[in-house]
Amino acid sequence: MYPFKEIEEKWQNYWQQQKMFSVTAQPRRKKYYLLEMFPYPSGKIHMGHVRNYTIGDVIARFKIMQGFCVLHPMGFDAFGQPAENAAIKNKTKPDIWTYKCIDQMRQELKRMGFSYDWTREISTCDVSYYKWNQWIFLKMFERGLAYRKAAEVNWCPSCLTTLANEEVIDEGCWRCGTKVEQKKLEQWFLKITEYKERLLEDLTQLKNWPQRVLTMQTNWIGKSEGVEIYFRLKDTQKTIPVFTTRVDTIFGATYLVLAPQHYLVRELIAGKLQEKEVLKFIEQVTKRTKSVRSSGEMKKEGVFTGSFAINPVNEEAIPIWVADYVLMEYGTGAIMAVPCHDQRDFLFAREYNLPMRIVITPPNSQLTQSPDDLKEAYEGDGIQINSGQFNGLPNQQAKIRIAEWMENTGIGKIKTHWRLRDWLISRQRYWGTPIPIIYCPKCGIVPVPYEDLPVELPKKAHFTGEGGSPLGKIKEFVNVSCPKCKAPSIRETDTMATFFDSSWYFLRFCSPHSDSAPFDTEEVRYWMPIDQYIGGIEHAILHLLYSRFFTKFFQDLKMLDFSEPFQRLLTQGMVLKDGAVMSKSRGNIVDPDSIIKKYGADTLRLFILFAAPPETELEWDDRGIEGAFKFLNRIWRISKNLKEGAPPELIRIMHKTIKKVTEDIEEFKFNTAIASLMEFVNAIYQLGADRQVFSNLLLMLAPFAPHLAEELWESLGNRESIFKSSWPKYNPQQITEEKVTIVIQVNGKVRSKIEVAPDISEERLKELILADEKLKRWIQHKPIKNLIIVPRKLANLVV
RNA sequence: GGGCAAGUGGUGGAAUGGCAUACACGAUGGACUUAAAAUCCAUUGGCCGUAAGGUCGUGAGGGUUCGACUCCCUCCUUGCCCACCA
Repeated sequence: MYPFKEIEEKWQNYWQQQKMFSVTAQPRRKKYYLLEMFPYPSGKIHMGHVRNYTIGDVIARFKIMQGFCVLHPMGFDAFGQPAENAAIKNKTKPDIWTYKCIDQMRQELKRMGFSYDWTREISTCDVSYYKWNQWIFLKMFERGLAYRKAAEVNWCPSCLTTLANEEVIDEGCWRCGTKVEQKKLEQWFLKITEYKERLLEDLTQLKNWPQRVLTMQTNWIGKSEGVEIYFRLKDTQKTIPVFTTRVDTIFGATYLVLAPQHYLVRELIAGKLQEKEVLKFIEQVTKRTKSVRSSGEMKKEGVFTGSFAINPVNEEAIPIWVADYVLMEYGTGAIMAVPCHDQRDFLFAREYNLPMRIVITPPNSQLTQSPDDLKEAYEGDGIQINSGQFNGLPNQQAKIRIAEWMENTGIGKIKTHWRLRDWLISRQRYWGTPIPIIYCPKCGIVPVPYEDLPVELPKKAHFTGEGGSPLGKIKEFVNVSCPKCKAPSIRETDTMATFFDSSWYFLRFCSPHSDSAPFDTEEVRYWMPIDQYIGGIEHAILHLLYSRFFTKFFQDLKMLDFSEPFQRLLTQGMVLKDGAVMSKSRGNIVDPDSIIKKYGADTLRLFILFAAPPETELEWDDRGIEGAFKFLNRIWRISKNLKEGAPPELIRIMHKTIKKVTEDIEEFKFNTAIASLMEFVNAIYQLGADRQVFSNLLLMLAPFAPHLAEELWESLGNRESIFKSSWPKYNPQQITEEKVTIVIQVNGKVRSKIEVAPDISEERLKELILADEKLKRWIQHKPIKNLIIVPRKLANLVV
């Protein structure tokens, strides 16, 4: 067993003392900015971190050996709820708890031997960092991109505090179990919707992002083109606007549905028979928390308002309902229901016995004319029926014609709707960046002047979990004089969502100590954009979208001259155990630290790369790790047993391996790169290696198992770190084959193989095939219909 | 409900139109050892066969092709993300 513990400590200290991975911009050299999503400092790293950061480390070390000037930084996304909750539980302070966790986590990362430039470490909870959050907020405020608006929060009436969605358990408060209510609060929003077109269009630039992330972002932004139709309220001049993407189904609209919060509802029911019932229904619905309302098997519920609307295309009076499946936040908060051609409307109509009408039939099979026979809504394309002057048209054509007709007659208007909402950043919490705003009774909302930044988090807060944000209870913090008129004023006590912090940290890494700006323009010009970003798929939407938004904002401020921060994106798969994601509640966690103690970091790194390709899920197997450990031990033993001169056969294998490993790493196929290293080691074992062959093995091993590679490199007499050497190159002449094996098939089945010169003529090959003894029994007496030859590979005889 | 992945030996996986199961784990047998561990060697998809060999086989069914794990269609299963988006 090789002494991994001593070796790993030795080289980790060496790298640190030599500042091996500290870099400065060197404009004449090619740069490579590699970034992995920084962790929340929970104190312990988990296998997901190990996988993410090992993948990054292999690429970083590989690029270093290829001669790139590599920026590979690490930091901590350190604000957030867990610190505050820990403070409540353990009677400590969020900052003390967080910094302790950071120290622990940094140690664990160092024990993995990652090649970070630790001189660039940042923590988002440092004043020197969050000061710039405030600066950015003020810039956004100046441009009208930060604004205040009322929004609902989860509210615990017992603790008198707001709760995050994940703190609401079964509709109750996680601390006291009291039923959670919805409460409206004035909060801060960022106008990300102003960037919606650019956020959508620029996705086409991201050629090296996984397709599924691009799709998810596209869906999230959710551009949909349709028509806003104006339904007149019966017996009045009032209109109800309704948005639809299926204007072709307008003749099948048999009722309208309003969201419970719709502004017209109360007016509609005033003095009607249904008033009481509707009000009761609305009360019921609004009490429900958002998480319940959107939780899946929700039954669609609704009530009739007693009012009717006029369908503008056929003057039909149709009933108006209120139902919980229509959302105030999307479209106009009202829909036209077409039960025959929308499954949700179909279910609702069946439930409440509402009328239905088929207006589109599938082109070939005649859809039954009676809606009673329908088992589900028909949402596909077809021919218009029951649609007045549009009968007989294919529905896609009708869509355009009806829309134009509506525009001309003023019945409706062609409109584009977006799913993307503005971004709510206010949190009624302590452990976050204070929003730099002051409320003056005379001047109103007043931004904190730039020269007064930072607004520091006061140290003396108390953490009880009750009575709202701890900041609000600190008089010295809250009571200030207005920066404009000096009148006694109140400070904003909300802090920013932590996604704000992580939306620009990658820029900060370029000049982490800059105290005159969030980042230094010259440094950013050299390092950005990020060449490779690596992280979990769970951040496919929000974090990446917000970072893209910030980048575009900085571009508008002329602080950046590009619009997309991440050129390439790699989303690594989850680490599973027994077929399920590792989690505390499942009790299937494998602690990386215990593996390091038993086998060392090199083994852990090697196994996690070998067990699966980076993008797929990885099933953890305690036995598999033994294999990686054995492999490293094998190399250790070989190093003690080198020979003079290596057989030419081994030299050829070496060149082939260099080619394969280089190509595989470039395509992030680490598992097969390691497999070919194993094959190479097996060949060395059999044939016996000399120093030159073994040196090349070490060079290729170095990104994967850097400690062992360094140690053995030194034992060969090298004075400098292996990472000062360049990546080995293969000699193309050494990998050309003298002979190639041609597989011969008869009717697609392998029947024989022959060895021939690579440049053999087709005619000569044909002669050889027809002369082949083994083939005789398969082609006897049968006429040869065809012979397909794939050069250097295969021949297929069709008989 | 929508979107996106994935489905291959006992297990993790390899092969992206051309020899299915590379590499590794596990298992079995053997060598070394007083013994064990470690190490080394051999075997290891199913079925038929003493063997040579044959035959079936990549979730299921169909299609394209000289040839399909790979491409197309339908379905099933699992995972992930999002979710009443009109």
